[in-house]
Amino acid sequence: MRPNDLAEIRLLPLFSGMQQDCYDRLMLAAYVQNFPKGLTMIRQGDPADFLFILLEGQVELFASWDGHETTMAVLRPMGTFILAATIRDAPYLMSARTLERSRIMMIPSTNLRAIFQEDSAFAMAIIHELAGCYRAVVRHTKGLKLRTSRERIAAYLLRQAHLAGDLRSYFLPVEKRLLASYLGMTAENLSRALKSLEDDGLKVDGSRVILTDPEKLGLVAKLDVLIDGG
Amino acid sequence: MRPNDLAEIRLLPLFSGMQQDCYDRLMLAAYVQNFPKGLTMIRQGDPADFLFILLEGQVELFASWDGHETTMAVLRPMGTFILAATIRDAPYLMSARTLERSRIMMIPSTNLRAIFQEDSAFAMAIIHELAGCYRAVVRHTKGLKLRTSRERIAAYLLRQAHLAGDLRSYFLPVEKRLLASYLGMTAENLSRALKSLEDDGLKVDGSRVILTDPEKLGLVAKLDVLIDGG
DNA sequence: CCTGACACTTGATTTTTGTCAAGGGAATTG
DNA sequence: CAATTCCCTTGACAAAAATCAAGTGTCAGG
Repeated sequence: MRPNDLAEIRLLPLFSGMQQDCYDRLMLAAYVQNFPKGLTMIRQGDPADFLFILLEGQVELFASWDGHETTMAVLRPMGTFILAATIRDAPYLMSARTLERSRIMMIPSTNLRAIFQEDSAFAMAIIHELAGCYRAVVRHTKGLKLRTSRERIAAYLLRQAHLAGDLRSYFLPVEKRLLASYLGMTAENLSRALKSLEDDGLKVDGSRVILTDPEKLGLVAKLDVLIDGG
Repeated sequence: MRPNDLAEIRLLPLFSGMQQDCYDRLMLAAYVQNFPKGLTMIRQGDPADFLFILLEGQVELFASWDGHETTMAVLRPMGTFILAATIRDAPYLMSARTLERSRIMMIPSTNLRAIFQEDSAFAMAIIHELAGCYRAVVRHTKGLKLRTSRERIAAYLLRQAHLAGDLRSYFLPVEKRLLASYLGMTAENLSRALKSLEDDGLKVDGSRVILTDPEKLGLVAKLDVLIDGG
């Protein structure tokens, strides 16, 4: 573990309010590991032995059933994942793999569960974090059920533009096939829909996104804070 | 509030571990209300001023966007809803309406937030509950993204049969149009799919469901604990 | 530099799903 | 008891999306 890892992790909302000795004991049991690109480090159905914290790199959460796969989320540093399974001591509902070489901290679930019973500030932070995760999935599900493919794409691209600093041009943070899966469609469908959105103020060249007419695209997306976030 | 309400609520997982005085203070601020059938008591976007507990009746959680509506969940006693919004002091992501005459307890969010900071057993229970809610939405979303309409229907009906005590025949707990919305399809689509499932061991007559060949239906549904629950 | 793997696109086609319209039937209401 | 409302079903049609297949281009590795 690198010396300034501890300092950075300490600042995460999940840990920043903890008592020092609880934090120290939690970190004593933790360790950091490097994973190469494309490695599946969590398989759905496995017992949730660890809480994971992404320090560097990029991770995909995905789910499988009957030979099919779908992307549930893409994570970037710094953030935790699969907190809920850890807490309920239940099997993971999702698998996780690295999209690029990643540095990841692993905290044994037993230690986690023991320590949040002692440290009420930590417990509060977990409550807050879990409530946020819950709301994120609900928003995503609302989008899937209420919007068409084109609308989901338009909303996603406008949202990314906003996150990138309200730019009119930026690069896609993930591969298109992954984006398609995340948005609940096939890669072919995404490809065609992107083309059809050229009539609505969008231009995509490779992974470069250009909002030629953000307002017009907005009429397609109909952004909503209760789906797309604040 | 009825005298034995308090006793019953006390037994809910969320409250059973609480210190008595915290519980008392929480309940002092709470009140019970009767709602007629079909009344929307929560609108998405409104501030989350209350935690709701369904004592009697039936409640639908639904979401709207651009003139469309979709059913997110159907609740039965005894259970809480919209805990996450309450905790984050954020707007409701979903609306709620009664499907039948219902008796509902309302606990002011401010009291809730104050008291779970004092009572660590209550905090633990909230963590557990939230983690469970999170996993429930994830499972539902997995079903929506990975299964076809027919598969979702088959899985739902087998699951209900199991919940009803592994019966080969039972009555649908909700109207078909609601079920269709919950499963992410139109009522027409559900109607046709049910008919097509007659070749796969299912018979539906009005709201009566008959599993003529559960094993065959199981081949369509391909039940999975990581989607359908245990 | 060649090669293979892989991401992406495109076309053709099928399947699935949604939409619109109409009608039956059960339950509720006046 | 009649009238109405609402749920459900069905048919015809349109739209959306998935599938299959082929071809292009990029990139990493030999």
